[in-house]
Amino acid sequence: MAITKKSASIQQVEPDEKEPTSVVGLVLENRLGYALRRAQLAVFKHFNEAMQEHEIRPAQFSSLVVIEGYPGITQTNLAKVLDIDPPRIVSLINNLEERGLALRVRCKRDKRSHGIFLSKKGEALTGQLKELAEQSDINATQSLSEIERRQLLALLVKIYTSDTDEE
Amino acid sequence: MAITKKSASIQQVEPDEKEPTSVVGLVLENRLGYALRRAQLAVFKHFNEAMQEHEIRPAQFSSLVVIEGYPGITQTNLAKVLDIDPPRIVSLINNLEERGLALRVRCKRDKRSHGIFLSKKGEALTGQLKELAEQSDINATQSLSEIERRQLLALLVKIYTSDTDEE
DNA sequence: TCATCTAGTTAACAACTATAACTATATTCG
DNA sequence: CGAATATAGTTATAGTTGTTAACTAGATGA
Repeated sequence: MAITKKSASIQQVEPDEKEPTSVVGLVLENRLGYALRRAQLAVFKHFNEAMQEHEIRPAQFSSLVVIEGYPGITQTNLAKVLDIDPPRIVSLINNLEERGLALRVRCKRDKRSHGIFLSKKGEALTGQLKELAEQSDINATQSLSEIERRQLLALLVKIYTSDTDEE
Repeated sequence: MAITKKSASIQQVEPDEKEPTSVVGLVLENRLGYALRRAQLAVFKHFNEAMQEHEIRPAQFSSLVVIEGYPGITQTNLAKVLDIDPPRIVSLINNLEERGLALRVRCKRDKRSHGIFLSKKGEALTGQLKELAEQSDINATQSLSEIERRQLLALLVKIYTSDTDEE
């Protein structure tokens, strides 16, 4: 431990009486990064609860949706789209494949790469999950009107698309 | 491995020619949770770059700001405010204390609890960091107008305050 | 004074992310 | 052709983070 106390002007003090138990009204409320983080955690909590019975994690859901939209996409491109590292894709797809939701198909033109496809089961599940996710988003943002929700989405997309484009 | 291929209707296929390399225009763009996550990561990347030379992590910054606003706050209350688990607070405060930025003061009324205070050095640094964070938020959201930035902040705060209140 | 509760701590562990290095194929170009 | 270089996917590894369980010291209350 070895705490140097010379920088302290106080030694035995009562904790402040007016201690906060919530972050409302705090200086942190003006920090965009902090607000983003807290909102993201709140929304993800709802999402995870909704997905729990299907044992689907956020990254798995995103993968399923992208594969559905781009059947035959390669792992490399999936990694680029989702902005995650190739090694993570491997275990992700392994998991989906083991559960019979997706499958790798070796590309005959470039035998290094695999096209990824959803199985019938994967397609069916993805359809279901998208509805669950939709509802989860709404549940997590009860305090927002439909218009506000759309505004928010537009603002967020603006941020991360312009940012990833830059570098 | 042991992949069951019976659910696949295709065996040797070319990956789709029109493969995406960005997420723009994708189905995922309508997922609020996904957009939140991506935006949060983008903003945090800027934040971490800005804080790098001071070796301050997001949770450390938040702690400093809260302690500044509530000098003498107990660790338990700090944990509640930041919505993180008590064990994380310990190492967090340990670190700040070792670096001479904050200090624990045993409360004489309840000798189990500690009030946490910033040192002079901690106060000075926190002031500096707040400016850096402010600028970092702006840099990370170049594509937003000042009005949009404020809108966004308000919407985010709405989400996470109503959510944490519920439970 | 005994049982129960709380603040803080420690330690073990699970999850996620990033990095490095390896393999097999492809491509380039002398 | 064939040597050098590059790419897709994989494996292993390790850093970082968040979670849980259990412990200690002190407080509270019958």
